Amino acid sequence: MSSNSGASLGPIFAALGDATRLGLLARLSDGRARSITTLLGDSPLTRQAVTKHLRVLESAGLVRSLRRGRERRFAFSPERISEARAYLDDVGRQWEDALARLQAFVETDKT
Amino acid sequence: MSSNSGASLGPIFAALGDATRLGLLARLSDGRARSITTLLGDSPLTRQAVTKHLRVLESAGLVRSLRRGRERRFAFSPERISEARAYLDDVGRQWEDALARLQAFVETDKT
DNA sequence: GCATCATGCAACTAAATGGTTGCATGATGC
DNA sequence: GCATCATGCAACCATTTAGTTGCATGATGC
Repeated sequence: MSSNSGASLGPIFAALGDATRLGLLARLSDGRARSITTLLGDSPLTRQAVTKHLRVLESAGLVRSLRRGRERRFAFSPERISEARAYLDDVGRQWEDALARLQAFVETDKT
Repeated sequence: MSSNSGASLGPIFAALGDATRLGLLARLSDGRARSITTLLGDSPLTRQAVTKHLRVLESAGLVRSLRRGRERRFAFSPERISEARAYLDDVGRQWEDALARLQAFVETDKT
């Protein structure tokens, strides 16, 4: 397997499982670090709500933050995304292998 | 973009965001269909709990089920997994592009 | 026909989640 | 120094989620 068998991935996927957070991640994936109020933008949410979402992303390791003067800037962090990607690749590959075996079986059987 | 910009992926990731469900998916990714009690196995959970998890997976489209006599057999369904994978690939690629641009900038600047 | 097996449905509980509001605090800029 | 801006913290609320228990029902096998 390219990754651990999925243990500990729960929190990562859970963090991705919210539209607001997916949106934040999408904006941050351009590599630029942004402050909370910047990320708030024109969203209908409160600053506190956005803050909470950012904390969820951060504790899932999808984002990193550091204080810069009076503001805290959040930046995308790619490692965990790769883990999630690796897991999905594994599952997909397992599936394709199973399909291939089934295919082979059918072919053989068709003699 | 290879996929829609992430809208509607929330439910998929949310379904993946639970260790029990990840385990069920992993077992089902070998392509074989299994009944609820089979999937229950020696898990410490109740049959009803597992049933609920399976329903979550099903309504996220990650799994399909059909009644076979007195039992309902659940089977892996790969399409949605691919969507999720495509999204993560997009995010990853965006990040790498950003890195590349930054790299280019630094190189240029170093004249 | 009858015991049994696999499932479905409903009601209920405890905890987590997503959101709000109000107030406190530390930097910034003039 | 002082107004202001960006954030943090805490309490609170409503909804969802993960899980349970108990009972009902439809197939299966002999």
